[in-house]
Amino acid sequence: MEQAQLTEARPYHHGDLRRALVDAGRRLLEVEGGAGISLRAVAREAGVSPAAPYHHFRDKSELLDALAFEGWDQLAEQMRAALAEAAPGRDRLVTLGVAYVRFSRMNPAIYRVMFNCSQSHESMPEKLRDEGAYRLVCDTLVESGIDPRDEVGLELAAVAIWCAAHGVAEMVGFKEFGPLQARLGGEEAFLRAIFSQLDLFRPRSAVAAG
Amino acid sequence: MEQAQLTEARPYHHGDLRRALVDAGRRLLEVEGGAGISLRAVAREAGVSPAAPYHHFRDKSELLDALAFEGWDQLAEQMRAALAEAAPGRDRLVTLGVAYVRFSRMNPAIYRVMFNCSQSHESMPEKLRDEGAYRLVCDTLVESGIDPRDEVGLELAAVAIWCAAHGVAEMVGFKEFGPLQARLGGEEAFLRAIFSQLDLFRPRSAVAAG
DNA sequence: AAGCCAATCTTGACAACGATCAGATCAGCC
DNA sequence: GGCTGATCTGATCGTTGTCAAGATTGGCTT
Repeated sequence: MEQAQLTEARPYHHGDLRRALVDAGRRLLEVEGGAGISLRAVAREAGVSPAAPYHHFRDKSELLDALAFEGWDQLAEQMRAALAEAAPGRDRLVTLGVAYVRFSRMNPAIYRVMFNCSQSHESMPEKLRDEGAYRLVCDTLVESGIDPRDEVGLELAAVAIWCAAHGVAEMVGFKEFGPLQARLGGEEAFLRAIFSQLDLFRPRSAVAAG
Repeated sequence: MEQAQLTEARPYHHGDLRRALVDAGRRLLEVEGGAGISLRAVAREAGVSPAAPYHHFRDKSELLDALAFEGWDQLAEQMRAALAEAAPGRDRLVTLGVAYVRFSRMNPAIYRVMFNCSQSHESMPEKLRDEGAYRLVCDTLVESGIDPRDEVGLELAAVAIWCAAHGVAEMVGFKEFGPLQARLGGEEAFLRAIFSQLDLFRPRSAVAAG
């Protein structure tokens, strides 16, 4: 009844409270969902007073940023893994998209925090561009035949793909899609089908229905 | 019949408070942005006590639902208009997508409310399917050559397009895209380019860079 | 016309939240 | 051994969503 979980008797000075807060936040996001996340709840979960976090984060939003940061890491890792065990064939981009969406489906609350964070900063997380998932997409694009020296073309392609994946990630949960999903043989099949449909915008007249 | 808003000797019974609350909410969303929306603020803006809304909405979320409802209407209307003045050519789907994104760009707070509402209900708004924007997309798809009797194909296509548009809508604001956008000649050109890139998922081996 | 009902709005309250501040506590360095 | 600065607590402020109890009134019944 004293405190929550991690450490022993709290010696007033927590060893690494920042770390503990982020972990607590992640735990709460997984268990309670995005609604039950408050600075006070995180502090409670970490076993400290409601004011303690302010010595490690200026804001509530800065705490969420820290959560998002780890989320982006985790996402990139999972996408990398998916790519690693995928056949070297041609639809590796789809594999990436599916991995992206799957992450968002398995960690919906964290994913939402990640994206809200990006939106409030009006920018993609920096790390992403350097060694994260964005880089992965670019590499796979080049692999697929895009000329790496065509900067505009490459960026355009990466951005388009990212947008599509994000859109799918946020809408796949709609229950209206249940029947269609079942008819296609599960979520992965559904996702692959969706991604494969995305050439419809091409102004190339008629399109073939799957 | 009498008017609604501010600075009157309110006759205790407000005439049509529900309507006034929704209008107040929309005003606040436009002016203050999504952050400054609270049940109390809406009540304040409408000139009533903080508890008054509870006679017209069970929840705060139900008030937001009402706002979202009108938003979907407005969106459908704008998409319809865009389609009406577009050339009967082949890229009408792109026109629809651009209109969608433009709406979200010009009413970001409302758009966010609309989508949060959908997400919390885990379903698209019903109205949408019947006479709203979704219907519009389906019609345009059929127009573009999809067999209307292939239900699965049609739904898949519509869903894919919607996902893509939503993704673009939520990411276009990133400031990293500024340079690219400028280089392409403004936001509309940027959007058209993005949408035209969305065939990249097609497992058709190499792709042509724009 | 009188009277009452139920819908409407207000008042007042509650718990929870983000945020701030003065002060208690403790680690590490002189 | 004592000082300094980082860390944590407790108390507090303003705000939020929500509810219960009371005031007010339009409209139906007689």
